[in-house]
Order: sequence, then C-alpha cells, then structure tokens
Amino acid sequence: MNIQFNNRDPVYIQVIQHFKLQIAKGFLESGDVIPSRRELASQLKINPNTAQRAYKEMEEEGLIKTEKNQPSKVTHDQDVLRGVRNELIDEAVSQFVDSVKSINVPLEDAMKLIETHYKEKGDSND
Amino acid sequence: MNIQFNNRDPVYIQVIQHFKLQIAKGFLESGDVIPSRRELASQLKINPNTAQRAYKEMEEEGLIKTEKNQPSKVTHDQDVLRGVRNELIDEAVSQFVDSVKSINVPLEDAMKLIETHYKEKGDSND
DNA sequence: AACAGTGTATTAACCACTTAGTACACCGTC
DNA sequence: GACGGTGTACTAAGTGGTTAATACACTGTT
Repeated sequence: MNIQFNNRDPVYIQVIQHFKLQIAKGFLESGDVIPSRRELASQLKINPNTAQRAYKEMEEEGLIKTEKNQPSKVTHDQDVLRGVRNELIDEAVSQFVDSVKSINVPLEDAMKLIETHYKEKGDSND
Repeated sequence: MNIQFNNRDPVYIQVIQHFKLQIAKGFLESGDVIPSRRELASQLKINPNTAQRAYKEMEEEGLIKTEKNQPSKVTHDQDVLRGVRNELIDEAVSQFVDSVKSINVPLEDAMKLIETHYKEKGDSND
C-alpha cells in the first residue's frame, strides 16, 4: 500500500481514486477487506479523518460496506464493481475527445498519437 | 468573450486555459490585442486582480507581450504559439494513455472507444 | 472490568485562492 | 494640464475546502 500523492488534488480524492484503480484492475475484489481508517492513515502518513472522509464517500458510492466494527469490505455488488471500471474508462475517453475536439484535432491524428504514445511507454504495474 | 467557469480549478488558471484554447484553435493569432485587465475583469465578472494574475502568468510563459501602456498582445513568436497547441495535445494524449494503461485497457479497445465517442458528439465551436 | 481495536462525529485550525481597497507611474487625448 | 485609460504592486480581509485534534460509542478479547 503506497500512493504517490500530488499536491494538486485533495488527498481524500486521491485515496478514493487509488481504491477505484485497484478495483478496476481487479486487485481488489468483492468481499476483500481493506485497512481500518487508522491503519490506512498510518500507512499513508495522512490524518485519520482524511482516511475517514475517503471511506465515507466510498461507502456512499456503494463501493465498500462497513458493518458494526468490522473492517470495511469491498461491496459484493458486481455491477458496482464493473461500473467503476467503466466509469474510469468513459471519463478518460470523454475527457480526451473533448480536449482534442476543442482544438480541432482530426480523429486520424488523435488516433495516431495515441497509438504511438501507447506503445512507447512501458507497462504500468504496481 | 465568455468563460464557463467550473468551481474546481482556480479562476486565473481557467482564464489562462481559455486563452490557450483560443490560440490553439487559431482564433487568437500573433499580434492580436487582448482586453485590458480591467476590461476582462468586467466582462467575466471577476476581480481585476484575478485577471492580472492570469495575464502575469501568460506574460511569464511568453504567451503575451505587454509594452508601456499599450494593450497586451499575443506574442509574435510563432514557435511559442505552435507550442501551445502541441502542449495541449500532448497533455491530452499522455493523460489518456496513462489512465487507460493504468487499468489495463488494450490499445485496440481504447482506439475503438475514441473513434465511437469522437463521431458521436457534435463539433465544439464557440 | 480493563483494554485495544473498530467506526463515527464535532470542532478548530490551516491554507490557497479570491476579492477588496489603494496606490503609483505612464501615456494619449481633449 | 486635467482626465481617463493603461499596466503594475502591495496589503488586508474574506471564503471554502481540506486537514488536524479530540472525543464518543461500540465490540471482542483478555
């Protein structure tokens, strides 16, 4: 567990993003337990409340489920989990297309750039 | 002149982004004059200091040139202007490829999604 | 019962950004 | 020269979101 924080976005947002990536990659699956608020905070060297805020939002989004004082677990709702992946992808696609269209880059050029750039860089694994 | 502000990013950043888009699209060309700080602030209903901050950064980036008490003008340096466009494109491409690779979306899938999405939405003009 | 661990809630402090209020120097025009 | 416009600079206050500090309630274990 380690997150490369940028100092542009709020930490709790980046924490959420981290878990979404883990889910989208399949590293976190239905029912998996995740660290307690305090433990996560300790690992990431952030404030427990920041961890709490991230967890709270994930709870509200249905990503995780917390009962009694059991450790929080990834939801069993497979649709939600698939949704995470799809949303990340849709978001990336929309943003890219919007950017590229806003400055009138032809589709062909955009495609070529992506192809080149995709092959250039090494795989991103954890 | 009108900008659709979001309340996520600082206003002065969005102002800069706006001018970069205008340049990238060719709507703003070398030597074109841009509104005075006070006029821009008035039009966009923002504080003159916020406008000033945006202009100051654009000046430091070499995007605009200000002399004496003439209205600021877009730089005559064609390389800089081309650079703006290229940077916007590179940024979009990098971000997209990073996102998509981080969750292991195959190149083919990514390309297909972009193609579809690109054709779906109408052109974005001002 | 004491303890250590959980989640949760509340309040205060912090911080970047924005805004406000002035002020100064410069230049064209009337 | 007065005036209105420009750019620029500085300080102070306000604002909203983020983070920090602390406390509380609950539960399983010893």
